[in-house]
Amino acid sequence: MTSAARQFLHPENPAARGAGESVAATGGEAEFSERQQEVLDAVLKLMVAEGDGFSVAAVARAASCSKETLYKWFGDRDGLLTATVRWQASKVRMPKLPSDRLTREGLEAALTGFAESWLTVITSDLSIALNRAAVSHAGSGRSRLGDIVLTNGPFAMKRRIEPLLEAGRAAGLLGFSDAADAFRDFFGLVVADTQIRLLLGDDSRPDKAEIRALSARAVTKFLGLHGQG
Amino acid sequence: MTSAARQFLHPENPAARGAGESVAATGGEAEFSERQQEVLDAVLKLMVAEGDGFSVAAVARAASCSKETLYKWFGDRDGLLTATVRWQASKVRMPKLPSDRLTREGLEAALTGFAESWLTVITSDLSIALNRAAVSHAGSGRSRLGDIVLTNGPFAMKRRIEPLLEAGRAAGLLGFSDAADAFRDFFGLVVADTQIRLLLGDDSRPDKAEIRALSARAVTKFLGLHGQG
DNA sequence: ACCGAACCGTACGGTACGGTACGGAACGGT
DNA sequence: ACCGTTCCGTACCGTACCGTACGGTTCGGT
Repeated sequence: MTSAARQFLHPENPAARGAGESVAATGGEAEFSERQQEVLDAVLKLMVAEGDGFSVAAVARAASCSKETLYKWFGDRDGLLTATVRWQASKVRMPKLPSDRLTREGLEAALTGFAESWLTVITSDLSIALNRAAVSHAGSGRSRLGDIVLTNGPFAMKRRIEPLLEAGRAAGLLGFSDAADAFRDFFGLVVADTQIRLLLGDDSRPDKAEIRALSARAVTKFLGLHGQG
Repeated sequence: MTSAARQFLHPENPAARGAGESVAATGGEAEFSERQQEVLDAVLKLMVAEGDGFSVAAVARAASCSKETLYKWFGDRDGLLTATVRWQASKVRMPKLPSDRLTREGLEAALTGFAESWLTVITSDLSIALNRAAVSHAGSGRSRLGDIVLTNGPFAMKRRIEPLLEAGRAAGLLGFSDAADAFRDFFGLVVADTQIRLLLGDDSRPDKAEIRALSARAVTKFLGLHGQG
């Protein structure tokens, strides 16, 4: 039936990790072959559609490949999920920091950019599905999905934001004493209850305009708390 | 073997809902018989221990009852989970509002009480397990667990807090324009990334002292944003 | 003392899924 | 033209679990 789109041009790719060691290698590019990325894309679509309750057979069907190949490439079902999450995480990019001298307007714009980017990510169907799967797996302790999402989610955001906050403090624009505390406030003001509500099934997804408004308000309040001058 | 603790004093109890209609009846007390509550307690323990991946047979084993009884009482596995979550939600109580004239200190104390109570709840093993299950089920759309947790979680908190915020505004202590917006700030400053981190498996659970400190800081910042006078 | 109801323990059927094995087809290399 | 490799499609097996059925036991009621 669906024998239209097949390709046979993939050199052997040792992508199947032993499910241990160096889980969060975010820097590794070209980690999966073209065909493997097609498979992972199919997994992502399935996760969005039915949230990690899909069978390996469904993946094989959706990706037009055989189960045996899936097991050969990814080891087992967890390996497939882990690879999917790692690959997706590697695609998320944060906005650039302003490298020149920080002005109040530049800082505000950078923070707003971060806020909008972050809200856009966490309110996407894809992120919701991945976070749900990660939360679920973190409960059953059956894989390290939670660690991966944690590393590439909140922790990555923190690592990206804190240099900006420090730069703002160095430029005399911010007056916090503890960067971790300031980050906590920023996260809270930006995300608030949006993420947990969406994860719990609330269907009030903010659109682009609302995200812009929420981000602007959050940054204004953050600067009200920690701004100087 | 374990024939020690058995009781036979439960009048027939029509607790098995048809999985529809009026899911979030938070006010209904005496909804489950004594023995049924023992069963639900066993379910809670299992959820904390292995997070919703347990079998009905495991529940029967843990509660020293038969699977047939479980199905008779709760309909199916989802009914059992739903009953468990509803019952647990009915046990959560929020601190009382100060009913007399609001002072700045009284408002601050009440907000801090809410914050501490909320942080204590959401960082408990039980709440983490329930939220994980609810998030997981919200993804697969296989039950209304998400709705129940949403109703008895963030939404309940909002309903309880907003009158306090309004009272604070009426007393000239708060100056927000939109109560929903003020609640969002309060939630964000109090919870921040704590809940999502715990749900994802981060093991940095704040103890009582840290919760007190976090709450005090959050309320101070909230009053810094929205306080007047 | 007898009956019926509720319940426990266990065993059973059906099913869904994870993981494996096998045959065959489409390539690249020589 | 032949071979080895890679992969697809499918059939297969073992297991786990949901939901149900059955026999035996402990009650309250009369």
